[in-house]
Amino acid sequence: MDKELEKARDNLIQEMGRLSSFAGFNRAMGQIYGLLYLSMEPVSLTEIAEQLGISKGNASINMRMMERWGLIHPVSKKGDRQDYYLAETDFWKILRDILVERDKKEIDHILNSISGILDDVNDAPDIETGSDGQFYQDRLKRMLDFGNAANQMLRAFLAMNNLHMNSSVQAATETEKSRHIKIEE
Amino acid sequence: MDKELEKARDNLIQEMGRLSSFAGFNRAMGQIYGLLYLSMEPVSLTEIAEQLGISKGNASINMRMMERWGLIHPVSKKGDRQDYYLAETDFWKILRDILVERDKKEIDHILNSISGILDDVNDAPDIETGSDGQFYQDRLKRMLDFGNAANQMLRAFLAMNNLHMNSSVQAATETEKSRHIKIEE
DNA sequence: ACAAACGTTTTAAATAATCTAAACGATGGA
DNA sequence: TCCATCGTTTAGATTATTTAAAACGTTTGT
Repeated sequence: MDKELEKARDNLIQEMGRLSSFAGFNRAMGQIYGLLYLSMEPVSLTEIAEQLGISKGNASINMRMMERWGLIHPVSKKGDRQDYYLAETDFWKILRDILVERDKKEIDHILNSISGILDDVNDAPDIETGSDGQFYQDRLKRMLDFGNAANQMLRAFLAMNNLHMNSSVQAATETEKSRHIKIEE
Repeated sequence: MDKELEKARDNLIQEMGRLSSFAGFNRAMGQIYGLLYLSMEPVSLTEIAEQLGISKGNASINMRMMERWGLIHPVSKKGDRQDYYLAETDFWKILRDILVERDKKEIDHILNSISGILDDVNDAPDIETGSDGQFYQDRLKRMLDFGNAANQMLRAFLAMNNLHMNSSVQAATETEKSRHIKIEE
């Protein structure tokens, strides 16, 4: 491989590791993604571990995590027992999936909780103007309003994003449900 | 205090702690915020530590962190040496400040890095159609394009948000630069 | 059936994060 | 000046996280 390109790839690996770390994830995760992102061919777990200087166990755990986050896709080659991996390169899809799958549950939970707490306060017997109870009502309502507004913005973003999704991408999304993409060598 | 309200506050404290933890922060941070959010009067560090059952040292560290994140504001009462704290209740402001102060630097850094790597590849001597170099160019350009688009969306959000900011809020924002809000008791 | 080549899980050690309690320094009142 | 009362910092213990290496079970080829 070209010296310049190799250098470029190493740089990206480092930067992705940095970004991953900053975002609160494992540094190795970002590095693996960077490596796969600049690979034309699927890369095996063993190769990944070797190239990044991490153990196979470590690599394995991170691969499963990234797979769950939709950042990578396992690929099986016919006549080869090794698992190979490709990077998901549609960042909008990644973002969309994370927002939907990871954050939606927590958002719904917190909104429901706050709503429930507000209901409890509303049901309290002695709410008078200027009372503590009214203060609680006001504060909780403001929090809930913000949460609902932010949630709606997210949903609007997701809807917008779905429109941009063309059918071929949707087809690919369906295909992934079989977990392994089969390719001919 | 009312039994119902006390229960409501405890619930919010727990939920905020949960949310904080989910978002990758310290659980105590969210709990402190929940406590302050449902307090009409500023609360002292000692009180906070007592009510949440954490040490003053722990509380102190979290207060400083939250202060830096713009989640709370220190308040000094005349004739009282204790530091008191109020919650920032403008969530849009909190969100805006975090996006601007915390994430902007990292976003700029990663965009610059990728741009630099792409430049390096472009400068490489042997870029031909179908080559590895062209693959690298394509992949890096896509990543950069996504980053720039996402960045622009963030800036658009911030601009939109600034319009919604009325002058009184802006005035309050300026006031905060003196670090301590002075109130008469 | 055996051996080799896989990915995954477990284990044990290192590292980092978190928390408390105590020490500390600063401030204001007696 | 001395004492009491603050918030902060430090030190030490505890807990979580991360990691590599080894054990494990499975699969494939011989």
